[in-house]
Amino acid sequence: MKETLHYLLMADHLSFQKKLLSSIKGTELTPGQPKIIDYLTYHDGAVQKEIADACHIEPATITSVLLGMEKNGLIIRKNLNGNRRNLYVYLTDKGKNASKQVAGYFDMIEKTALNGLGADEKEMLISLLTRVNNNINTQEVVENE
Amino acid sequence: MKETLHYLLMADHLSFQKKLLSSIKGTELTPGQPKIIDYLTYHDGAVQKEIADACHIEPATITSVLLGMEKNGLIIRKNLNGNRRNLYVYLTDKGKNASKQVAGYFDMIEKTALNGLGADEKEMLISLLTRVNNNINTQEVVENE
DNA sequence: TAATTATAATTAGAAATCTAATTATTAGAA
DNA sequence: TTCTAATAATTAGATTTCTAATTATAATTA
Repeated sequence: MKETLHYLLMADHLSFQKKLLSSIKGTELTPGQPKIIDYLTYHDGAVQKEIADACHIEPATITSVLLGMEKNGLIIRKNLNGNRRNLYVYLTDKGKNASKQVAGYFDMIEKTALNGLGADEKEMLISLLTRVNNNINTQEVVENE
Repeated sequence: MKETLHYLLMADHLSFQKKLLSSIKGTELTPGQPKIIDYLTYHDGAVQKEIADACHIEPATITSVLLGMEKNGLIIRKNLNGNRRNLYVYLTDKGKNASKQVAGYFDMIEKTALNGLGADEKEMLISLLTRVNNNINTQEVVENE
């Protein structure tokens, strides 16, 4: 069981997440915020729906986390071009500072995680995980024969 | 960013999890239960603390999920050998039925996820994920240089 | 143009999760 | 043996997350 893909994906992801959460202990960030900040770092001005998809959480969840981030001054949200349905999300200066911190934490843990892997092995791992991701997201799950 | 390890681990894990949750829709299982059932399938009679560690969740969380599972007749918990601190957890017959179902779902999604990968590639992926897991769990995260 | 359909965001309510503190019990040290 | 330290489980309270339903708006179709 320890050798199944799903067990390892869970173990790796949650262990990584746990390291990240202990990293942000000193900051005023809450557990749900780093991944959103990470996404906004590279996609400032994204619409809420887009952030939800990228972070693999539901729109309802984004609403509540962004509300907290807005209250805390990390982001601002605004309508654009007379479109009153989409809300575009931007990091404030405070949010950008947090973004730099968060990026540093992610990098450190990533390095730790990949320690001892050669460049070819890293590449292989990323490639295989990408293929798995495509498989899960594009294929129908079929009943066992 | 889409190519970072942590992003792929999150994407793979959460996409897998989402498939699993849609699989258990028809059952009366709640989202927190399958991974515990999966663990008990191979470790019936485990102590709560052990289950928590294996499932990468906190003891407090286990307490609340197991309470629900016990109420629903999926497990029983008992003290053994006069030790009144440890609680040993066992699947009931109902729990064992659920276990068979859950194992089937995990297998199906696992197959879907690994579609198109050769035996050597699967082996490589498992091996790399295991090394990453060891790295995260055994090494200290170091400040960036 | 008007009606229908689709989409984005939110709300409400529940489950899963966390941390910190507490309780009970066991193990180890003086 | 008694006191102290460590451990397992629980409780309390907060955050994150979900689904389902709702609201508001935009896009499409008749």
